Amino acid sequence: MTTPDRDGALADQLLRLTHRVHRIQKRHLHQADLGITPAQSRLLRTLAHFGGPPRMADLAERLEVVPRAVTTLVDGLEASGAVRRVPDPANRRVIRIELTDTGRATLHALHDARRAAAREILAPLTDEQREALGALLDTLIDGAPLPGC
Amino acid sequence: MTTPDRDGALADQLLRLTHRVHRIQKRHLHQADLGITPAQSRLLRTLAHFGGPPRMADLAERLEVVPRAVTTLVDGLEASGAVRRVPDPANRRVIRIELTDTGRATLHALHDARRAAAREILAPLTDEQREALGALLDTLIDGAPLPGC
DNA sequence: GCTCATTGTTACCTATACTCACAATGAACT
DNA sequence: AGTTCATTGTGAGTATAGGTAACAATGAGC
Repeated sequence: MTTPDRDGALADQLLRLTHRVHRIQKRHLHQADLGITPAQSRLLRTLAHFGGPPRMADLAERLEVVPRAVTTLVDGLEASGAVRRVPDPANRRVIRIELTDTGRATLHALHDARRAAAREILAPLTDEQREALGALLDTLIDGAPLPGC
Repeated sequence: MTTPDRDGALADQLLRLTHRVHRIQKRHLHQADLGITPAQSRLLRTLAHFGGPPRMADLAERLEVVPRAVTTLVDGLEASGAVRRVPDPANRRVIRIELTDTGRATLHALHDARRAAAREILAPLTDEQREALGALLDTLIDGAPLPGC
């Protein structure tokens, strides 16, 4: 074959990049000193992308984790005052998660930290390469099969 | 600005992809049923890329983790019979990690699992896009500042 | 000799996410 | 009505990953 195991090599690179991204994000979050963990940061970002306050189950689906994991994350964020658990009057089983004003401020600070991390990770790339990477990542993420399938 | 916070958006995508890659790899490794965790798999792959048997410290540097983390991973792999701790006669402080025959067989099986995971992750991309992604990842990984700096 | 750096490890802690079991609630059906 | 089943979130426990701090053994420089 002309390209021996191209996909396998890509997997290698992806796994390595995965580790690096995780490390760098963790360090930047720690330096930001907001008392927010990487997973909590992810939940906050996801929260901001919903129109109204989502249910726990909605967050679990969007984050591609099991609902139980969301409970823990919300516990931490609620303790920090970044989010609020609001019971849904229409269905007493569901709890909706609302961003507080504190949470919005935190989100803003996180935004800066995330951009700093991005600059560090993407340092070796030119502007054009970043555009190309962004397009590829769009395709990768949006084109992926839904979590439930 | 024409592209408002392109790097921040890229960070979002990267973090999301990171999570997905981690999930998919974990599932494929579990299905392969080799008794190997994702981090152990990463160590085995790294091991195969060294010329001779590396020291624990070499592995820690290459894996971008603290030496203590390598100890745990090698413990697990040694229990599975995939690697062997070999004392270095030239320096009685160092321990070199050797791949056993069992380990080589495991590595081969892992290779298949990794390729299956890659196919799943990369499904939305065409061949050309995969080539482009591979090139970008090369630049990203090789061009990154060394861990020690 | 003495001092200091290197090497791996023991002990402990945190973060993430998983399974399983369960209580509360709602929905569907008899 | 009631009975059964699905949904929703959570308590309890586990596994994985990685981190810090202290330490014993060893080597290197003086």
